[in-house]
Amino acid sequence: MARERKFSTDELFHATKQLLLDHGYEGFTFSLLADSLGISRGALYKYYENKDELITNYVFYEMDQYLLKLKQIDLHHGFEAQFHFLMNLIFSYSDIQKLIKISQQVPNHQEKFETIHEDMYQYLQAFVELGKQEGILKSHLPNNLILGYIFQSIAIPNHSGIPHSQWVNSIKEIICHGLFRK
Amino acid sequence: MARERKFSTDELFHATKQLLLDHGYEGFTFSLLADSLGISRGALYKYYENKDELITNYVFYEMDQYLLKLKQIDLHHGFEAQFHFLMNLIFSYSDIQKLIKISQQVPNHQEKFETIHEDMYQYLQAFVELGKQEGILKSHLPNNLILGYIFQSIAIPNHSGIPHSQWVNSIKEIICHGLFRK
DNA sequence: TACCAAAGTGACACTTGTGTTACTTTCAAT
DNA sequence: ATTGAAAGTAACACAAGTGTCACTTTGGTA
Repeated sequence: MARERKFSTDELFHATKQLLLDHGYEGFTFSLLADSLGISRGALYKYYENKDELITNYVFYEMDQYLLKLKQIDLHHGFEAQFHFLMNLIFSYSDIQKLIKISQQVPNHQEKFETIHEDMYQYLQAFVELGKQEGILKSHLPNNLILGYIFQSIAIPNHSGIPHSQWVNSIKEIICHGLFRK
Repeated sequence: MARERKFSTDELFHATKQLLLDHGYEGFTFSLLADSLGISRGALYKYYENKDELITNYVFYEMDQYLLKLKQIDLHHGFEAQFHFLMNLIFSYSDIQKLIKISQQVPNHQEKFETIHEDMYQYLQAFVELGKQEGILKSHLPNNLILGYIFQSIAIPNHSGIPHSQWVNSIKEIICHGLFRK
């Protein structure tokens, strides 16, 4: 081989994540990233042609990890159990949703990202169908609306500082049974 | 006076809106805006010190307009009527929510924006309280969660191209009564 | 231990955005 | 018609990001 690398891919991705979340797509630069890793900017070009390629690679990696976690939904039996697993997963990895939003600003890569997103939704069709078959989910609602609705719930701003577990439980309740009394 | 202006404030704000929605905060530049208005970049500095001041001014203007619309909620009597008015308003002016998100990236103006946002939520407290008093809304849910939940619903992505009215009606139903059958 | 390929550096030329300023243009009031 | 104040322009100096390349450093291998 040759000399040892000053930074691992893990460190690179971790710094990329922080900078993307803090500065957004346009605010993310190789200068910031190099500083954050304690290397020179030029070194980054040894591994990625430009920031778009890096971001694409990184977010694909994150989504792969996420998809792996998601597939553990099959370890749970019955819709109710799967639903609670999914909700906990979404709230545990809320950063991923933000990163996906940010990565959608990368030019000329919309197609790939849409594909992945569709894949994720595709994978969860079985989950929704199970809910409908078990007579738990309202069968006249479009599957993609149901999934979009569930995933969007992570983005509700908790300005009042309500404790996490109470917050999640309230949201679960509203998703299942609505804001209105019976 | 002096010579006639080449562009009205309305035109300026309209172009600002389009560019903000298309390019986001970091991607919005005076160069783009000047081109879009057919004037020189320097002219813009006659009216605003920099893009942050312009964006702040513009978004305040939009939020004022929005708040005026919002206050028409009092023309409707009973919670049910007010709820449907609010939902229709939110879905008619969905751009505003996006603009508010974008404007939150303006540095050193977080305080003001948070203030306005809180004002809006403050104004709608009466609406939520009415729903609770009428026994329609679940009284144990925090008011801010209810409002955040309602406003967030605009952001659910309609990738499948479901017709607008059907989309809105489905979301209303879920918000009120949840995804689950009774 | 000498080599060499990978890792890393830093400077260069380029592009784009910023804020300022001296200048020109326009038009309404005198 | 003159004029002056507001509107607009264009060029300047500056800052920050980009991509490249010749160069140096490093460490395992022959």
